[in-house]
Amino acid sequence: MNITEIRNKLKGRGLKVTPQRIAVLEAVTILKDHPTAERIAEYIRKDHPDIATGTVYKILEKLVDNKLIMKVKTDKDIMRYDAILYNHHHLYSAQSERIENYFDEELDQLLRDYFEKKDIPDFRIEEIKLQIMGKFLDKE
Amino acid sequence: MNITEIRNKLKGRGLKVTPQRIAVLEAVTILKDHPTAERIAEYIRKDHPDIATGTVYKILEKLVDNKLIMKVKTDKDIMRYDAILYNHHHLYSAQSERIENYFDEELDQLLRDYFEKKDIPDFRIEEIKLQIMGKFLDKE
DNA sequence: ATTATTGCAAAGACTTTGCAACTCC
DNA sequence: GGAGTTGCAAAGTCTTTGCAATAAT
Repeated sequence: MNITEIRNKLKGRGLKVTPQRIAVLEAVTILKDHPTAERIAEYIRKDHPDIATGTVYKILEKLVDNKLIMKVKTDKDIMRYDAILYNHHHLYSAQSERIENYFDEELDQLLRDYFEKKDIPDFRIEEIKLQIMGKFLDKE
Repeated sequence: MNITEIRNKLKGRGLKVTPQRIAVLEAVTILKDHPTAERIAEYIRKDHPDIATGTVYKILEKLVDNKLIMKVKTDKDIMRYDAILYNHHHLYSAQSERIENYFDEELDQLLRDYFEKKDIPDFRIEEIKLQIMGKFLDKE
């Protein structure tokens, strides 16, 4: 995702395009490891040493409100962010803070079929996400 | 779950049995709505007005470490707890803080079957939880 | 008697807020 | 020019920590 694309995403939501917003959205996009606000601020400071921490938080919240990024649930109390918006699941390491995306169209279809037949009483499903806990077998 | 059961759970883990620990474990068990630490402390103070907030946090952490309760992941940064330990899923309200348990053996079987055939590269699954986001249609 | 746990208060981590100065459209 | 955004610092919220006093085994 290049700068022009980022500008357009912001504009498309009626948000003013500022260097800080570009930097934050770019950072969340580039840092694919579901970064914390702290990590995002640190990354941005390479190019924008003066960005305030409060600004990063404000921008992240605004981007979430405007559905340009998402929050990721974790067991810990530190919020993490994700720039991938189409439906996907997460692989969580049982032993570290690592979180990876998991895409599986076939699984999504299976779940849609399943819940078409099976009704949850008093509940209308909008979205289903899997949290898959386990062990990464590679370099982790 | 009565007091004796609670005492036994604590003993079974080699934990000293104190009134505070009994109260915390009992509270998480009774409050089935995935309470926050704050809510748990408030509940306990009905009978133990002097319990310290720090103590509640320490005990919750110890219970989690000893797998007597679990943390529940949320989009918010406040931790919530659950005394139900066997595998289950969660229904999240898209508009409020409500979280309900969802049990579905058939679904669990479906997922087991699915992932027996379909391998996730470099990952060994230990547990799968669904986060089902949507709208509660009852009194909410 | 020994070791762990509690209460308290202070510190810590993460996040939000208020507001004047500044930018974007 | 006007509305929205930024930087800064202070405040807020949730959680953890250190330690002397206390309670459990």
